[in-house]
Amino acid sequence: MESKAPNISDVAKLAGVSTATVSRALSKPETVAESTRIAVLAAAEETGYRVNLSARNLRRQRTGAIVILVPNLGNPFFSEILAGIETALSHADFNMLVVDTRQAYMKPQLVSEYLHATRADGIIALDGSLPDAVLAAASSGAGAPPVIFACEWTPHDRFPSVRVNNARGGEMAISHLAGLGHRRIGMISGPQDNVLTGARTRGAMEAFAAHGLELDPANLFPGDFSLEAGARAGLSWLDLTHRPTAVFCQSDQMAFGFISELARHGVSVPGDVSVVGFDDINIARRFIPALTTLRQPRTWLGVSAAELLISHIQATSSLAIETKVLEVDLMVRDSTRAIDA
Amino acid sequence: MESKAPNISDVAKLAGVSTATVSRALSKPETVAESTRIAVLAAAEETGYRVNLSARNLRRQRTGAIVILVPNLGNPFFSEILAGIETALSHADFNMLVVDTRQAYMKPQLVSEYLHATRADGIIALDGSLPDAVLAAASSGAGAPPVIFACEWTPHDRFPSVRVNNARGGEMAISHLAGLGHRRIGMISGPQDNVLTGARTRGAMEAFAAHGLELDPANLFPGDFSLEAGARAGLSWLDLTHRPTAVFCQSDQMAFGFISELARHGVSVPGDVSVVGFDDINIARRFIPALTTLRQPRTWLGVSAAELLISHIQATSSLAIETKVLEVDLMVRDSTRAIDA
DNA sequence: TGCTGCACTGCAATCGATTACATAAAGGTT
DNA sequence: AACCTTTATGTAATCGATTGCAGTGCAGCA
Repeated sequence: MESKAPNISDVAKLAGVSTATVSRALSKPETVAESTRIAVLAAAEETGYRVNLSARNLRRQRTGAIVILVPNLGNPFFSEILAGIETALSHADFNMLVVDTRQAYMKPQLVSEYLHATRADGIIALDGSLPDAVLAAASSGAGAPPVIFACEWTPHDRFPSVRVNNARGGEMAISHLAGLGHRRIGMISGPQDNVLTGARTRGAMEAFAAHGLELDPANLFPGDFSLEAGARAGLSWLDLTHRPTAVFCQSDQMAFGFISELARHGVSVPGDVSVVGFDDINIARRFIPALTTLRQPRTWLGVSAAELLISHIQATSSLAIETKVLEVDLMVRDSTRAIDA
Repeated sequence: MESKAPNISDVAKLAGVSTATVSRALSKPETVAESTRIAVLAAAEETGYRVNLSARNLRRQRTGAIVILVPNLGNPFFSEILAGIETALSHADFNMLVVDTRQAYMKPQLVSEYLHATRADGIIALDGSLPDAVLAAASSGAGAPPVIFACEWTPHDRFPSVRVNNARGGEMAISHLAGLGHRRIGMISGPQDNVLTGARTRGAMEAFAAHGLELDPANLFPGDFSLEAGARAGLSWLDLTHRPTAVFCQSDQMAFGFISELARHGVSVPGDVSVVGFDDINIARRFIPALTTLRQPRTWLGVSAAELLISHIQATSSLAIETKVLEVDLMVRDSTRAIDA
């Protein structure tokens, strides 16, 4: 009963051919005679043969796997991106190996372990703040698999990446609010040194300037993209004497936290303050009020990153460091309102 | 520059020992003399040697990877479970290979491909509705890696599983509402043949009976756990002449869809109708109103499933089919209210 | 001196599939 | 009939690490 798994020579024996022929019949069917092909397939079927991937990968000098470095797997923002990546990878016959870098920070050499070619044929990093040592290892040519950044990226653009136009998003958020007549506009930012925070803030600042407005430092609330940060910002907002009439939250989660905290204190959105988010996560259009926000094409980000990576893997010579920028869409819903209304 | 990756014999040569010694120095350091160990480690360091996993796995007859079958990666409900799984797996030096079964349904033989030992040392299925053919393959002893179900499970409990006490959850939801004085209680169910739907409904029914109540078929709204299903149920609710004063939604997403749709029509929760959800996803406590719901310990579900799987993998003989049931917690928040209030 | 035992280390087989190269058979050409 | 192609298949090397078995050398002991 517990006979061991059949291998290629079991099939060869049963079909009365050599292992070479079996291998060819299965992976390049057009190179063997029709009659042998049929015999081999029948034998494979009968024995229940499955190719051993370790052996194949060893011989072919590849792994068939792509590692995805995710800063925090528990964050639902990433799930749709992962879904996009998975779609594209599975079409190209790659497996998706997911690693939470927050975990791995415990043992940082573990992350750099993944950057070596024996584990993966390529890497997609969703985490822009990987330690320098790790990145250095990744760019040190010899035997290191290609790395693509998605959503986030590294300073100096040392790697190819796929991202949305974050600056433009920041700009659109502020312009939308300014267009509704808001003059005192606040902002909840992302984590301090994060590249997304930088880009969104830069865009927002340009829009402030373009509309002849200024961002009062008192109205800039530090955040980290989380629900809790949004709630904290809500409390800060309540404490202000000159409260902004509108707030741009650099993530939807923070917008929810912010609105929810205000609601607990009897402040209504958009009645008392307008709110714009960023991301357009699934629930945004069902939140109460439905959230005005900047939509990131998350599935598409994932698909693009995976396709870009695959093209790098299949390229014979090393490709240029390309940056692919997708546009964001302003989804106007119910959380923003003209100041006079 | 583009020299190929160093292998074990490069290290052996540099250290002046055999490949066997290098292998031992790296994986069983206590079996080699201290001086050799130091020499080998130095040589490994100098060459930048990394063990080739395909080769190691081929020789050791394992893959070092666990496949996770997820019904819909895009659904954020799973992200926290995945995070839990990842934690436990990485501690045990396993990689997590994530597969979306919705994708793979396009080519169902592809799913069964994963159930063979050459790809993974074990499998965690979050999808209870895998095709029978696939499951048959998985249970057919020879060479098939162990399978654990998490959250969902299969009819007849053919596999070990980790889940929450769904029936008890359904019971608690209805009892909570009945305890608040509600007599006409509705329910939005999950997908028709889903095991979770079955268990939650059964528990709910028992609670109905225990409180001397009945579930009017008109108040049973079919759903599928999604936001949209909840919204559709909202529209159905609005159409009723005898509207239930409380509704138990078998997922938080449906609760959000339901509440949101009602809000658009000027109906307030909990003012006009009380709502209980199921899952306690992150945003539940920040929704407006904060959602009363049954908390599933999602991280813990993931961790437990991974640990159970690992114990099966490491077991020399096959273990019993164990079912681990975790308890749910009723989180009372603002979406439910006593009928008289 | 000779023997036993222990601690290390090396040799070489092994895991299973792929593929360069060799060979064989069949068909085509002049 | 001699020779060249083409097509199909087999032989055997190869990918890189692991590990059973067989030394080798040295210490301890009689």
